[in-house]
Amino acid sequence: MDAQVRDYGCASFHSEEDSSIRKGPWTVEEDTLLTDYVTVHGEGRWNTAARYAGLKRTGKSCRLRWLNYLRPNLRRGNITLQEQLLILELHSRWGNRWSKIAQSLPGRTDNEIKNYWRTRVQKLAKQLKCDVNSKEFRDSMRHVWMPRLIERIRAADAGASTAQPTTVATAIHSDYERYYCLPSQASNANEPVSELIDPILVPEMSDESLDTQTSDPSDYQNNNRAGAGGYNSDDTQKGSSFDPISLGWYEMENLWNEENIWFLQQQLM
DNA sequence: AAAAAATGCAACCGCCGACCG
DNA sequence: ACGGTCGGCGGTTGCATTTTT
Repeated sequence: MDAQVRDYGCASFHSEEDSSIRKGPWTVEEDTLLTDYVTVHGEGRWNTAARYAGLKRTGKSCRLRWLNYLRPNLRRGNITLQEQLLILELHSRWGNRWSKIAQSLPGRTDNEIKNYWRTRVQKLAKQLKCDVNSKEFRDSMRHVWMPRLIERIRAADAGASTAQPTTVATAIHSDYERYYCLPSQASNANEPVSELIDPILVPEMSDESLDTQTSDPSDYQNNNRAGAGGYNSDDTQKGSSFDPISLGWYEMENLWNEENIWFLQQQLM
């Protein structure tokens, strides 16, 4: 941060005017004031922005509003399959470092990704009655959820375009086939790899409960409402219904090379 | 149709490290 | 060296909306 940023000339501004600091939802007028100010003066200097834009907000509040809602090129709407895949993979690498993960998802904010994780992923862990940080859950993500996402991306590609089939999904899937020694005709979307996984799927981990890629918000809601079922904590402890190690699936690690992640990112651009 | 429950997301909070005088 | 302030980050909360009962 440069010296200019810190040249406020009124260090006690907040403490003197705390009583008039606004909180809660932003109004259209406030949004306009902040947008106009940032358009002219650029990002940063948030306390100065709050003052000179005539906003009775803290600098932190202004920064958050700008970064999470007002700034241009923000991506709105449902998290796509590719984005879900990236989030799952990057979270497995970096944990709850949301801002770092967000850097790999153009137009998405750390807040959005964090909310996605909490509402979808943690809820699934809860349904499965296992800790979101447990080995069981992480394995199920890596070896069940993520391959199914890849499969769905690939299926969507196949349906969307026959002219340019070589996308990240197929690229990743070719690795998948190689490592799992799957039939080469797996490029046929009518023969989903997920069938090979289904026997170890717990009932509530169906596509319907995992997938968020629907255009209809009501579908999105409904997809969230798969009931809790057979994958109870006893099963988890016994390891009888899910054991990727014994199934020899640990080669999966090789699937997540930098190239495939780069492909995913490019597709999101 | 109405009440209750669940959901999703915007916004706030508290902590931390960087920077400055 | 030290205290004050800021921006950035992850965690949490509040509430409007949606869905279920």
